[in-house]
Amino acid sequence: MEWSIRADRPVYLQLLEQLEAAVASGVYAPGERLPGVRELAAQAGVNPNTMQRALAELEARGLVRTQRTAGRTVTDDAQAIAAARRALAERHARDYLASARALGLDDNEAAALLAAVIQEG
Amino acid sequence: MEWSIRADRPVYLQLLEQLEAAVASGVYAPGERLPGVRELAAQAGVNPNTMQRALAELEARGLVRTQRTAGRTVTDDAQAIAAARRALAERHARDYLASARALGLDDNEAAALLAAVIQEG
DNA sequence: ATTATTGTGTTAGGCGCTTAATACAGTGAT
DNA sequence: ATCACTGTATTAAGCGCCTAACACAATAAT
Repeated sequence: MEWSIRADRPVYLQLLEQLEAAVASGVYAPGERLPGVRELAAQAGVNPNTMQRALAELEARGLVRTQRTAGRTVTDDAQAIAAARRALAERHARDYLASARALGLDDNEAAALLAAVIQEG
Repeated sequence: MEWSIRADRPVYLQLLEQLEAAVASGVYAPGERLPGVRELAAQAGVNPNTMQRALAELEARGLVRTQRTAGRTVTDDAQAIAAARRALAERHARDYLASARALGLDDNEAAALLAAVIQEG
């Protein structure tokens, strides 16, 4: 998978979010084995400790399970993954709406702006 | 104005964003004087130094100007404010779209989800 | 003239994040 | 049995953010 790390936020949180999105969107299928900590860290260009921290958080959210010496696998619970995907998407939608309102846009304008952005690109 | 500070991101960036939104949305009108650094810091519950840093960044963006000992005022350039508002709103829309796509939603689903969230509340 | 308020600068200290460099125990494959 | 790989833990160092506690020059108000 592809990684994108910025300097304006804690790296481990960005890793966590991108891992969540990857699992939720099926980049790693239910039951599939994840690459190891060192491999993922190398991909993302971060320290293994930092990736480890993100993975531990991801596990706390129930999206992956760990077999001590046999690596991590995405949970088999497809329903849990679907629920997480819905929850994440909804949260992003709410965040966008809140941002638009903070700028003084009403809901129609927020929807219209999104439509315009979709049209363009 | 109201402030909302979380612990998972640099405070001065959150202050900057909320100040930007306040000016862009007209909470502080063009030409209007802003509260002082200490006053704003007290409102937001942060250290004056941190608020100072955010205000300096805000000034770098051209939204406010400083008269050394007479406080800060919002720029008179209503066009610049309107442009900033548009740019910020568009950026949030693009961010939402990117997040939705990362979760595997297509553009129609992203728009529909936003509509649904608007419906609810 | 004095006083209060303005933006600004400085120093110190604490805390969390990140990296680097190891180390260890358990497991699967050879 | 040996070896490579797994997740996990530890220690040290560096850096940025944030707070605290000041200080100073310039201006407006009294």
